[in-house]
Amino acid sequence: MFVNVNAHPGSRPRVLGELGELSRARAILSEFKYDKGTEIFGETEPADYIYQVADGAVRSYKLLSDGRRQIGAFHLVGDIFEAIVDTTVRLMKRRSLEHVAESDALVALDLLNMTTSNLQHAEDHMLLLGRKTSVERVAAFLLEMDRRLTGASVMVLPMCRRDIADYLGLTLETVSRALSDLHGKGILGFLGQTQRQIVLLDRVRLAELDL
Amino acid sequence: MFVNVNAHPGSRPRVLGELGELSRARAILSEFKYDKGTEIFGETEPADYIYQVADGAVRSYKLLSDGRRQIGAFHLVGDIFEAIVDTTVRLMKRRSLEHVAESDALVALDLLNMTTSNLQHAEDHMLLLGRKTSVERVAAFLLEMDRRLTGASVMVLPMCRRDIADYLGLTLETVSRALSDLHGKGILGFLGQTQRQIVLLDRVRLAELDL
DNA sequence: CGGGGGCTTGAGGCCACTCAACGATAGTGG
DNA sequence: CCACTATCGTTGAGTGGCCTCAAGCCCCCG
Repeated sequence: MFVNVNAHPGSRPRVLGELGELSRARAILSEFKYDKGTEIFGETEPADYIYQVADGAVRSYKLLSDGRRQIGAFHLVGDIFEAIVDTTVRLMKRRSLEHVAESDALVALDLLNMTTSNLQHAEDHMLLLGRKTSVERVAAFLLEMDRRLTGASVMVLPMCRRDIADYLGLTLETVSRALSDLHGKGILGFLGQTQRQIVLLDRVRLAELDL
Repeated sequence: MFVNVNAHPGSRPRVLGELGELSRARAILSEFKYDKGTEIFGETEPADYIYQVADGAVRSYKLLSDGRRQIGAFHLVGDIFEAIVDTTVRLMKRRSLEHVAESDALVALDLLNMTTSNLQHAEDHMLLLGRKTSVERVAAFLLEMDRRLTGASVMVLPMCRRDIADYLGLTLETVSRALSDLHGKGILGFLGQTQRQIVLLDRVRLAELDL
């Protein structure tokens, strides 16, 4: 579902996104499975591989020296690449993909389209982080997840409140309060008490919060 | 100095960055000059051209419906492309560049590298927007500008406080206070009263604020 | 049943925002 | 050359939204 690429701290191309069929056919090497919470690689490691998540979900993030964390995407790049639920990835040698890209413009365009849509997402996310209120952020998050979890009527979030908070630039308490707020307004419902399962009762009003 | 590309609201590739010599040689068409504050294009326009800033500086931003603004970069993409000082750009047909990229992998790699470094920047900026305090943001901003303005001893900022604020996800008052704060601590000095001209007196302590 | 992790909820505090006044600068036209 | 004005920037006072700290609930798993 997600793709990711790593790189040396100072090295050049980093990508992530959905690989086109073309690229996939040529360069996939093998599959690996990582358990929930496994760190796939950190920024300091050699990082010679490109990962494509075949199953599961990943997050990637940056850290400040005092521990503050910002998740850039629930699929992302260059930072740290970590499984948040049991996850299977396909991977291939970075160099080999680059080599292919040098000779094949279509593969290169594939990579370009990947980074391009990631950049697109990053821009939207910067707007969210820089200018939206807590409820607006949570609403945008729910809509994004709803879009990507292929809309079963019940949304089962793969990540915990802390992850959501670090994605949205909030604290987990504020995320929780915002969800309660939306719940109280009848915009969403919870299933069970664990509250990882969320039902969007009123997508219209939710979308109105996403400016 | 900067490059930018636009696109239809929902269309795919958007890029920006420094074009390699190779691409430049083939696809540049002509130069245009835009006065300060000119909107080069908005997100809704057809957008058939790729721009490269030859001289001057640009900003690009996104807006919320109520007017809140987030500047994604002081060179950037897909959003709105606007001159903040008198600016000269080179431009070329978008389609023609894409066409070249289809047949020439090196051009495509050029584009890939451009978007890749933009994505890099966006990730760092998300960390700033999500997790840094006002003084940390301003410190990071000054260091970034210092790096890019090819370090004359006096830094002349091309953008106003409001632009800085919208870049850093703050208000202009908070930016001003943070600058005064750094001034009071002897980390930076002002030239003249206009205070667009800034002298970094103590880069070491400034860098300590950039975690 | 005890313990721990994830989540919610409450009380209080702080940082950045809002609103407002003022100073400085640059551009304009008399 | 000097008002006049608009824009930009600084500074202050007060507010508010989100964070911090803390308690308590629910559920899973031993």
